[in-house]
Amino acid sequence: MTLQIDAVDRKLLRALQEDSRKSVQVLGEGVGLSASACHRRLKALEEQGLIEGYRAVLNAGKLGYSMQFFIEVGLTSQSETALEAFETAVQDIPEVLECHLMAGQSDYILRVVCQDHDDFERLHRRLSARLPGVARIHSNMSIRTVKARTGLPV
Amino acid sequence: MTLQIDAVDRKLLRALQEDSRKSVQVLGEGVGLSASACHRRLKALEEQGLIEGYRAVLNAGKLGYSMQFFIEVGLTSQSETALEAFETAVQDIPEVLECHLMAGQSDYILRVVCQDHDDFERLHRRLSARLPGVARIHSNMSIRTVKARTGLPV
DNA sequence: GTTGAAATTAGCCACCC
DNA sequence: GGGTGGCTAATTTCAAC
Repeated sequence: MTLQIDAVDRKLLRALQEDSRKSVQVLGEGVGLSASACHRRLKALEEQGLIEGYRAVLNAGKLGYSMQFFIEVGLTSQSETALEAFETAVQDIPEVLECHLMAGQSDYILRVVCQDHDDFERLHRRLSARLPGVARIHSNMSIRTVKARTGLPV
Repeated sequence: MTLQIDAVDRKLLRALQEDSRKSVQVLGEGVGLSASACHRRLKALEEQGLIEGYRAVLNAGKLGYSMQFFIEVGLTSQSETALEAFETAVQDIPEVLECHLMAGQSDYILRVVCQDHDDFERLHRRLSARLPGVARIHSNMSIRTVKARTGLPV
């Protein structure tokens, strides 16, 4: 998996992370390439898997998701089966946007969004009572999002 | 800000979160709408600000970002100026993808990505030594990403 | 809300240097 | 690796329903 990305590719990736609706024409102008040359670059980046997909970014607040939490979860057992059971269960909870297996004291960190307090209580109950092998839960509420990059540093 | 979103809009938003490159034609077919009617819906969703933008999602691993951390930061002071100074400084660090002001014991939680150990050490030094008013830092490394939704539950 | 058509733009491909 | 040109398909706007 030796990927050779040059400065032009990086510029294209940066531009597409900001706005994937730019046409190959204007993308090409931004890097000093013709539309077709730029098109070939993009296809290559897609085929190499560097570009995983193109997604619409929605406004969480306007969709009613006003609360965000980082939830630390500790399991009663760190056995293979315990981890698998927890991970499978977590996939089915739509409010859980991210789940990471962690090094250190907490087994998992979850990033979740909620519409309101009731929503969070339901989620909290579901995590602590209905998920397999959960020993402890510690919820940290985000008061305000200071920074939220949508993409990676390229 | 009373937004009226019906079931058709939700379906469109769901589809666009998965793949924003679908044509208005196929999007319309998915919800039982003509292309032009579907197009009007999309424009309305954009103008309402429900759709913030369209972005390319890149593969972190293939770009060399193999490490991910959640870093808890405590400040020496929680004064207005201390928070502002920290938040301004954090904006300039590209590896910091997210920064949240938190309720509870930690003042901030940062989600950061790194290419390697050196990269992380540099970042750690920069956070603890060069950022204003930092009292303590606790880094939690993600061993594996179990779940990573790109969008919101719509 | 729909259809259909027109004008514009973008994506794509074969062929060239 | 690069560019030109042309065909096809998509977007976008519009009139009329």
